Amino acid sequence: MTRDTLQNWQSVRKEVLSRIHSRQWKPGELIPNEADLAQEFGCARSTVNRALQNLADDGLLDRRRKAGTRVAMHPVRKATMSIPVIRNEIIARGSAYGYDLISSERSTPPPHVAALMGLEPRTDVIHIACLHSADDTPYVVEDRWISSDWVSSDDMVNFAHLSPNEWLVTHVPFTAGDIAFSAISAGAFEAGLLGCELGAALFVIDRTTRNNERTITTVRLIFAPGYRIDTVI
Amino acid sequence: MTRDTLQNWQSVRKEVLSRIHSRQWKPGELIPNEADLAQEFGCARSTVNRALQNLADDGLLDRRRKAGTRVAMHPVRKATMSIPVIRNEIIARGSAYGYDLISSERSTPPPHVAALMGLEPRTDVIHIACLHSADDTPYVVEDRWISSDWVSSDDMVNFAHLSPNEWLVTHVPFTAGDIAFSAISAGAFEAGLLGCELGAALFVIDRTTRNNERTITTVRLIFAPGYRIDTVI
DNA sequence: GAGTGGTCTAGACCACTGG
DNA sequence: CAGTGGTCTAGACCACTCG
Repeated sequence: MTRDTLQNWQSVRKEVLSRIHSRQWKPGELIPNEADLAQEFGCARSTVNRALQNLADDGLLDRRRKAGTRVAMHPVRKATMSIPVIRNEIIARGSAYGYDLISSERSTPPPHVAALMGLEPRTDVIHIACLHSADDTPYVVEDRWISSDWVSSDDMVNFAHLSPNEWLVTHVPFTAGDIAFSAISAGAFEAGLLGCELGAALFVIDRTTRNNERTITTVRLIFAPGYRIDTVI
Repeated sequence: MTRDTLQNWQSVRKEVLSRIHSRQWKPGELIPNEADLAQEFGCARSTVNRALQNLADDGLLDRRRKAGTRVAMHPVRKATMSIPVIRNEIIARGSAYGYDLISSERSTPPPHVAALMGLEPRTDVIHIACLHSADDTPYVVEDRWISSDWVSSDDMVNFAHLSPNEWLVTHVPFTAGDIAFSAISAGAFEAGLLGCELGAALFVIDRTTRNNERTITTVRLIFAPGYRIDTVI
């Protein structure tokens, strides 16, 4: 029998993927060019192009003009995780969402925060601490600094009932950001708010977001013990 | 003056992005359809399509047939991080890489590992513990279980000088996997190997990889105190 | 210089789904 | 049902880069 024609880019992708997994095309090996594959599969070159580009995006192929397409040596798989609004994350778990404002003030940030935000010394910013809970159990502490440029005094009032997390997402657009994951031991501040023991291991996310090079906000999210992020590769 | 024509999908993407960031198109708002945008930008519809699909992939647009394209309410930004071989991660930091095999045996895994790997009870698997170090300082403990199907007895010998992390990447192709990030307190095992205090907060990565539904390996990476993952959104 | 991937175009048909 | 995005095609030109 002759090969069925592959008529869409997903099926071309699947076929190429299976040749990689079966080691018919081994890591580092040059695969046929787009025109040849198009002829073999009985489709247009652009269809093959779409499939191969998709696989290259996923890190399974290395492509270069003139050099051709090769199977990646070390399939650099990338884990991608979405960054949801905390309220939605809690609701998605099937829990009731709760929010408490701990403190809210305008003040001069400590040096490491000022540096992180690229502020000149002695610039006032807004500092907010709050607690998100799931079914009345502490879930995560939000410790946030916001540049004054992006929030009016009126907005400050809102934070009594609406978390800055949520307010910022819907009111201030951002263009870029850094994010870091780490682990810390609970100090008195965290232990008190999260209701855990001093020294407990806590998962932490630090995030800084900017709008065209100007820092909007930097936040540290300190999760209750046992928190984990799950994703797929 | 009249608008310049936007001739490639990247410039269309940029223009659309700037309209989102400038709030000319607000979250939740319906934007013009592809045909209209193509006319406005002076390019083919497929060029607009490519740009909008790319933005939708990044979570900035929601697109549905017939319903049209809307600016995403909560720009679900995704953090993507590549998963390097540990040796390369350490070398990339400019440190000298060191490797020590702690233990290597064939045994019946504890129930939670068997469940994770989808094994029947009492199936023997390979269990390996080893330590990766940077400039002779402990960096991460690798605690790994490997299904016997994928590794011969000869291979076992290799692990004295080559980490299973590295060996697997280059010898066993995988098709899918789960990954999880969390924080734990150092127990005696971890504290001893990493040279840290009992109870120290440690960053942990759990990863399970499969080849066509069959589990290859599951590993827990326990990093020395202070470790953090940095990435960009 | 020449071979490869990257992209654009115009036109077409289809799949999905809202009203 | 009709409007929208999803995709395919054939052909074309270009950008890059290896040899």
